[in-house]
Amino acid sequence: MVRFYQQEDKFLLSVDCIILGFKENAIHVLIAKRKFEPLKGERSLLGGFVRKTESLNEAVARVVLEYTGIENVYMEQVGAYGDVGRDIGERVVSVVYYALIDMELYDETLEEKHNARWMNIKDVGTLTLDHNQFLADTLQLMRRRTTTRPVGFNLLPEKFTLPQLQSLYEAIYGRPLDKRNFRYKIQEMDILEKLEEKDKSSSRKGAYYYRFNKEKYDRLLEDGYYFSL
Amino acid sequence: MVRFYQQEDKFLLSVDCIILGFKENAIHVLIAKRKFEPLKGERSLLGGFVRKTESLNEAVARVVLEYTGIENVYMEQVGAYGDVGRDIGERVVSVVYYALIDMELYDETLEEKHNARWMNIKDVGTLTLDHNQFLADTLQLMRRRTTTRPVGFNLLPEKFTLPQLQSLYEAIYGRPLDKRNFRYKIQEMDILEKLEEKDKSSSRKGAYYYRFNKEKYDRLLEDGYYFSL
DNA sequence: GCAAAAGTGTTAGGTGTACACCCATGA
DNA sequence: TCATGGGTGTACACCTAACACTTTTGC
Repeated sequence: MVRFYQQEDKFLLSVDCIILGFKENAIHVLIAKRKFEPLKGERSLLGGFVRKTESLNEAVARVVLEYTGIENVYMEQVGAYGDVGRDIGERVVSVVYYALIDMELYDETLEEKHNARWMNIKDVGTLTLDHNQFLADTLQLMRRRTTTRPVGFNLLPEKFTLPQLQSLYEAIYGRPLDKRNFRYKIQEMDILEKLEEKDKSSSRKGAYYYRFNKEKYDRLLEDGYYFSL
Repeated sequence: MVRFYQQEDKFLLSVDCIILGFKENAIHVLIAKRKFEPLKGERSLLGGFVRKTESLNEAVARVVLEYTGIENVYMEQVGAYGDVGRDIGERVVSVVYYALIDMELYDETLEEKHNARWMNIKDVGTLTLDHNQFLADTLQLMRRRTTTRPVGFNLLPEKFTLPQLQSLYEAIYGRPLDKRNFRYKIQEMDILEKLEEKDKSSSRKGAYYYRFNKEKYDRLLEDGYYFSL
């Protein structure tokens, strides 16, 4: 490859990934304890350095796979953070992404391996460097996205019940939602398929399982449709 | 500074800035013809390489000042673009920003110096590399931002008339707006100061000048208020 | 006096929100 | 039979969107 820009400065590039899941009616985030210097022992989001041979998206996918065992997850870029002194080790520019995963697919053997824990986003406390900023910006973006696009489904198993879905959105918004209004809107969107099967784990009556219908959703998007919950 | 990450790959980092202005009832963008290899002669957004000593924000501010002569402009990050082959010269990761400027402050002597032209966003045509993608993503983000936050004012002079403001928003949305509804909403927001003076350049009757009141706006934001036009 | 742009209120329809009872089932 | 969570419809308030005429002034 021809090199035209040789005299310019070069930078370390990391991708930091905010891996979000849903359990016990709350959004959880995967947090690690740093196992290496600098800042060994501090709590940190999961990241890695970008390699010459991969795009940013590929780097994030690699990191997510490494720490969760899951592929093909929903991801979105939050932004690039490049203040001069933001990493104390050396100058590093971080590109932050968040990922929404179905926690049922999470490979729990990786908890030990990477010294990682799922924490309720309300209990995260202080993280290393500017990672609290990353998390705050992510949650703001994720809330906006989940209110205008049906991406929240990525946090649920393939089959889920309406009470589950509602409790997810209540966790995202941080406030209770009216059951009838919620179901009315969901139904109106017409992107769910009702299954025969019921989930009886949380009530005697049982709640019907639903499945997200991606084809209908894609058709709506083509028509420029935006939903809001 | 201690160096912990020496074995990792390093990257060229550029900031590409989409400099937007408003004239002749249309949004315009500052476009340059590349004066150097590779891709000499192709039309391009304005950018520069990030230096070790500056943050991303500082790099953009430097680029904007260099190409427009203006400081303290409204800027927002669009995102980082890092596909492996996106720059043909060498691998470069670009962080894209847009800036909203008051074209009355633009230093026109810089047009010659940098071989730059203001183009109506409808007439931009094909740009070099992935710059059309940058522009498309920017316009989408800018539209969303201007509908939820009163940042459109940054495209107007300090004093402006309501017909001007309406024509700005019509350009942003790409559709005509109802005059009475528009004025009603603006008034309801209560963030404009009416001045005594009239602008008589576009009608015999003359339109009153207004000024944006930042204090009132900041107070609204503190209350968690979101406006929409 | 007339052309040309600025300025000004009301109404109907649609959207969001609040609200209470019956149902199915396992223990 | 009863306790528990699942499922269902309506009425009102608010917001959005459509709409036409008067005012000012330079020529």
